[in-house]
Amino acid sequence: MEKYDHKKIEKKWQQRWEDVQAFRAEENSSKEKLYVLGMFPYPSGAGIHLGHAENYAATDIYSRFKRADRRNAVGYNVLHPMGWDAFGLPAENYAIKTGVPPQKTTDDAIQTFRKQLKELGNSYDWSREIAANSPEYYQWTQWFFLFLYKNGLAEKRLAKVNWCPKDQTVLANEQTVSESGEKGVCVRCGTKIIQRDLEQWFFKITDFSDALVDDLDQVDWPESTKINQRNWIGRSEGAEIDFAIRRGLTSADNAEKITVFTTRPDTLFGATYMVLAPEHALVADWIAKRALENNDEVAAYVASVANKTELDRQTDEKEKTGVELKGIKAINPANKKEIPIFVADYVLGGYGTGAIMAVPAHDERDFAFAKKFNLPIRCVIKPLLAADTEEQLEQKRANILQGLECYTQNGDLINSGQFDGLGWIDAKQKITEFVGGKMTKTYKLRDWLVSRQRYWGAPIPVVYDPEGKPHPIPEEHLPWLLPTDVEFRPTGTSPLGLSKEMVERTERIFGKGWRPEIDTLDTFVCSSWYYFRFGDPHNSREFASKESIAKWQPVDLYMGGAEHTVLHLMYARFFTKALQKFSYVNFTEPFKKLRHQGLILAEDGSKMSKSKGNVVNPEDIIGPYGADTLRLHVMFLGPLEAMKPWNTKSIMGVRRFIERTWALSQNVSDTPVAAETERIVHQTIKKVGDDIETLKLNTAVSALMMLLNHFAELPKVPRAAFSAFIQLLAPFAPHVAEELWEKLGNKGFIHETAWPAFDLAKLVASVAKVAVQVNGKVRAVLELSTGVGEVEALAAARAEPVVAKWLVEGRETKAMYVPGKIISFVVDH
RNA sequence: GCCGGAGUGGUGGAAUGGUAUACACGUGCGACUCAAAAUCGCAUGCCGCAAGGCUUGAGGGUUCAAGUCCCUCCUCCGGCACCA
Repeated sequence: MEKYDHKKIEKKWQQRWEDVQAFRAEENSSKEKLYVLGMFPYPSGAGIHLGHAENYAATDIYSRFKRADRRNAVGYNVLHPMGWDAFGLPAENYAIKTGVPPQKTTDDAIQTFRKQLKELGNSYDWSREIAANSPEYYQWTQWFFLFLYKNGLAEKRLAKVNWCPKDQTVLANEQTVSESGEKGVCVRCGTKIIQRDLEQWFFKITDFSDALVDDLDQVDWPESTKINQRNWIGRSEGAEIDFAIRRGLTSADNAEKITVFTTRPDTLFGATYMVLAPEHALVADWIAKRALENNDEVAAYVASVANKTELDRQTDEKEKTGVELKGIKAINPANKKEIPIFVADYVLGGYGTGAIMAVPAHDERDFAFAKKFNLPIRCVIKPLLAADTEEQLEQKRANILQGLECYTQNGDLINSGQFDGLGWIDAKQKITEFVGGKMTKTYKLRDWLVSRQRYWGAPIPVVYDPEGKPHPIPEEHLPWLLPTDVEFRPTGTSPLGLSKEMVERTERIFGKGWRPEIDTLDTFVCSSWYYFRFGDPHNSREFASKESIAKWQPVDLYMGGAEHTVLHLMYARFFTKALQKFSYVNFTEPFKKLRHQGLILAEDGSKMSKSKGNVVNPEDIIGPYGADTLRLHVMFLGPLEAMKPWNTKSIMGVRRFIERTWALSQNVSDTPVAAETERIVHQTIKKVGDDIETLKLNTAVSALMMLLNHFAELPKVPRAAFSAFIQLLAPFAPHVAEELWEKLGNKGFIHETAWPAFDLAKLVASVAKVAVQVNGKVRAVLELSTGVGEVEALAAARAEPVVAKWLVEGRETKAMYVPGKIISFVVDH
């Protein structure tokens, strides 16, 4: 028999699979549907990296296993597609640098990706390939925009953007950090960036805040990912409370009030001042009416904050800044005391009501502000403390009561009038009622800004009439094509603004003086609905037919990296919920089961990066070792979800495993299967199946290795046992498995065979090794027949000299036998 | 600061509360070879000649039995971070 030649074998089977389109999902099938999806990649010029190989090998192993799995009696009709998240910045930046159009760069990259993924032997249904940059696809991305617009879920409003005054361009947040790590500057020219207000399109994801939190309970996702989603939405429950305003000595305007949001209404009696966000509408209003004693000072402060980017505001000095609004006071509704009002940038305009009641005794930020501005600090919660000594405890308590320390825990109320002594849970509600406030919820989640002043994206399907009023483009004009007569270099306007063709097209269709929207859609919009398209990729009338949705959705297993997925998953869930609300789909979560593959690090444990020159590419491995070896090795490195270092040396381990399999196939004969071999085969069938189901792919590989090690000890390898082994190996190393399957004389593809069944009765050996413990220490290992009862087992153990040595007559206090596992004696000395 | 996750041989890692260190890498010795590579065989947690003792980040607890469950602490990694 010839040597194992991975190049020849892999090429041969990849060609055969291609010839018969082996992995097409069945259109009419009595099998149970199963939709397995890896997050579609951005096709970068560098080709696939190990993270892709890991992600897609895992979904491929799972898909191949499920196609063979018959435990549900009817089998599985598996949909396992691949496509390209092909719009985005890198291709555009490359165009700016070199002048090569993004279309060209992207098409080339897609060619490379497709070729490389085929070389991995992944079993995709290539007839369903999609690319987000193709008009056939983005026409439906644009349709989604119109769908949301029609239903009041998309709207245009002013928003702040990062602006580079030198390059005259808008910058994404991640483009505001220089290569040396300096923040708040343009990544290209290093110029300090400023904030500019532009009219931008938003999707109203916040309409679904509650569902986005609550429905997480329905899905099988990693708990940490669910927590990240919940944190991002940031739902918190609290109270809205009105504070009356008093201006100067006149009472004419006392009707004015400010509503604050607080999660701690129980501390209302401790609210000694109030703070408004610089963006708060009343601040601008008062300045405009010159209602304050220090209008100019306040206006200057507000202006200084407005120039700051969000980044500045977060990372600047954590030193508190602010200005008192002189001539105006608020009334604490609990104790009717007059308190000062400040404007300060530590209060955010977009959260809660943009106004807070400051309780310096029980909030660290308010405490810091109060210290700086010398404001009263009034303790209203009795501190519950722990400290090493009684002295320290007393000192701490005294500090808190005197306002020298901040106490942020809960406790019973003090200094709160008739509420003194009340527990904090009761107090929240009672005080809120007392002042006529209402319990409410607020969220950190903001509406999704989808406008990008960029070229390489789906054009926003909107035109403006001569008065400048936006109109959605009627569906019959979709796809609203991305023009090609543009300039890639930044010119101070969105690139589409330079297209003559687009203006002509707009005027031709809509009339003289009409203008196109020149921004494009955030690429996250493309990826928010692509999983629907795979069910019906060539539909020219709908984004996906009702039948295809009923047939394939939702995704049964979704796999992708844990980084950068907070947003993608959130947006995809939002799209699905919007579709459900308007009866396009009848489910609420797009991905039933989600798993992440862990990052593969360089050998020294650092991150792989081009600049460090420590990147290992899948290509480098497939060449010398083959795709089968790469697939096995990536899975064998460690738990799928764990971050793990790459190891080029140990790759020889799995390569040897394949070579030994190859060699042992020559030793196969029609000898009967010995009981021990049969048992090990059945155990391995169960173990590998269970492990693939739960995606513990590393231990599945080691189970296969153990079975092979057993075969190597036999004089002849029984054909039936070896065949089963090859079938178990097939999802992991599909090429060599097909080749050996054929060499064993079988007709047809191994991937079309049914997964071997195991017999529960054959899993257990008739003789079990049982450890004998005396006082918790193993003193001997006995071979006991599995039918043996406790009395016999204990007698056998006592008869063993090494055990007897440790037993003391009359001192035994306990003796037990856990069948097939352990005998335990306790001896009292 | 807050929220997650993880600490097991020289290395990657394995272990439904039941023989810790499976599987693999590496290393050592041996076989084959003129020689080397490849391959095959044996050994390989630590201390000890042995009997035996010790060992899953540290310390305590529950249990006949703890890497696994509970408490306290340390370290590392990831995410969020002025969110009232």
